[in-house]
Amino acid sequence: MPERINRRDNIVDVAAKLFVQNGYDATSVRQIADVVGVTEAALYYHFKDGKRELLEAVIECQIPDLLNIVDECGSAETLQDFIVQFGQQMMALNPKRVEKLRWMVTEFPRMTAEERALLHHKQLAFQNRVAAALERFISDPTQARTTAAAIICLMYGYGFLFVSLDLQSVTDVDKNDIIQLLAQGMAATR
Amino acid sequence: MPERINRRDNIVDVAAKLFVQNGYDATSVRQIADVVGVTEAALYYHFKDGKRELLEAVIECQIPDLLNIVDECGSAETLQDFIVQFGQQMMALNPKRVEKLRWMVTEFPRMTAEERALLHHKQLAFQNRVAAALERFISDPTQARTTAAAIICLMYGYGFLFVSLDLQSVTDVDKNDIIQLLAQGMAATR
DNA sequence: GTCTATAGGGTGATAGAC
DNA sequence: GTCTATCACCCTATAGAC
Repeated sequence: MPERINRRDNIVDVAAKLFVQNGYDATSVRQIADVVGVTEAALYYHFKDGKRELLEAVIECQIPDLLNIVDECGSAETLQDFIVQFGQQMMALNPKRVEKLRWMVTEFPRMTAEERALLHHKQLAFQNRVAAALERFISDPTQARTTAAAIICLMYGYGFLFVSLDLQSVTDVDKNDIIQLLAQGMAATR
Repeated sequence: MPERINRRDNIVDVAAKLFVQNGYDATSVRQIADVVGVTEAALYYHFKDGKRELLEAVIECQIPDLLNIVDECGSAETLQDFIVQFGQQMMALNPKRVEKLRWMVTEFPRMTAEERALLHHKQLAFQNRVAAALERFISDPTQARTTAAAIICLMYGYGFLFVSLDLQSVTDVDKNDIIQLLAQGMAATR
């Protein structure tokens, strides 16, 4: 195996950055090659199926993995505490992560069935992990799953509306207040 | 004024459909002209500034107006009832509406400052209307605003995750359960 | 592995006739 | 208002030399 396996990863990294920043259609193979510092022909050597294969590679490495966020909330001793910690972790997500999520939404219609399945699988795993963590506080598994879904929806909705659409720059609603409200509410239905 | 003011609207309608379906970059002026049934030159007569002006027109008419949803919940007599009704209205939104929202997220980075301001203005108006409706049940205005933001985030998050990303096809979490849970929780913090 | 060169086609946009 | 004709440019992709 060649010493420069890095070149392929290098290309994917650059492509990912440009795809997320400008969109798949607005990014040309030429542009990617220029940033990488090679010619288009070299790029087609690494990705025989061209731009589409490049997109596949980017999609696979761009699907966000949030599982570790759940683990960071292990110290919580009450449901309310857990939701506050979890919510703060989610809302403190690296802006890059939010960008990735936004991009997954924009490119979803272009994905193949397998790519969609991969995305669904990762998202379900995340949801299940959150539900499992909630079972420390919520005995009914179905209710734990519903609660997990509700929390995740709220967090993602906040990300899309307030971060991706930058609503946070024009409203005075405090994100910590939203988390507190949710935590109190979910804890109160127990 | 000419009898065919319709032609301009006609073009915007077609452009909107294609932009939402395939994205701005993946839609060519030629394609729009073909569907409308005119030539590109005719199109440039109506939109002197070309494709970008077309996008402006589409953005303006595509920003969703959800204000009437709030009015439909006037019969609710408790906070819990209101949230259930509101949530069901939101989740029953025409799939076309969800598509529009998805599209706004995808094209946001391409928007000018004025276009973003227009979007923010409409979204804030919606949020304020919901908060105002909530003041029937929540006396503290700040808490009403926070509650409104939380509900809206959850609904939008559901739309993006479960509808736009089609997570609803692979999970058994019931959307009515989510609404019920939220309604109980928000009502319990009173 | 990377290059040069080029094919073949789509793109946004405009000039000028009707 | 709408057309035909045309422009200059950019795109994806490939062949073949090094």
